[in-house]
Amino acid sequence: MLDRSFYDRDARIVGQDLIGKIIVRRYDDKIIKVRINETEAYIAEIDKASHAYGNKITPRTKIMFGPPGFTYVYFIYGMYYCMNFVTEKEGTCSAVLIRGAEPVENIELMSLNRYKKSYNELSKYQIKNLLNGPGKLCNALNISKEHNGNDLTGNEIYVEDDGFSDFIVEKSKRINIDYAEEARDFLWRYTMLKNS
DNA sequence: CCCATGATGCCCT
DNA sequence: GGGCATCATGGGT
Repeated sequence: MLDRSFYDRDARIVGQDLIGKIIVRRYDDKIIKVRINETEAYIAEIDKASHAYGNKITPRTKIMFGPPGFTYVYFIYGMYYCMNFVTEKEGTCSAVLIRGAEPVENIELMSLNRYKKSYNELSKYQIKNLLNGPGKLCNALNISKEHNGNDLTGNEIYVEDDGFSDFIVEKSKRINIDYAEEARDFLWRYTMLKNS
């Protein structure tokens, strides 16, 4: 398991380092593993796309001002949850949004969580769209509001390094933040490019 | 494949 | 009351 010091760094470094790592999700004696392939960094002090732009503390953003290595889970568009990992020391407001992953273990349970259907009943389109978005990922991993503030050094949600490194990390502009003026152009989105 | 649209509720002003 | 770090769907190409 990655320890708290992993998260106690600039969100842009953590965002890149999380690519290729494994999220482990445990509940009800079940286990799910996925490999992260897309992240985005958010740094409140300088980032108009951050929920806490200008270091503004509200009930919702409070968790991001706390110590590193905890989740920030928020509700969006009345329907979906998105999960971030809080980075940097207490008092600094930054986080990494987990935007996408690929299945590693217990794809059957992920399929049931997402579609209420067994994996062998899924269409190609549904398989492709299992984990490729922040809302989809939370749905497949059974993560919602109650997991806001979860300790990533606990046993419900944590990250492992299995040594996989056969890829490079591509940097690009973040998605769906057109309102964020100059922050639109920050290259704070990180995606896995496999060596194939 | 692409694009446009509606769903739906919480947050913050 | 406006807007949102999204997604599924449906129709056109």
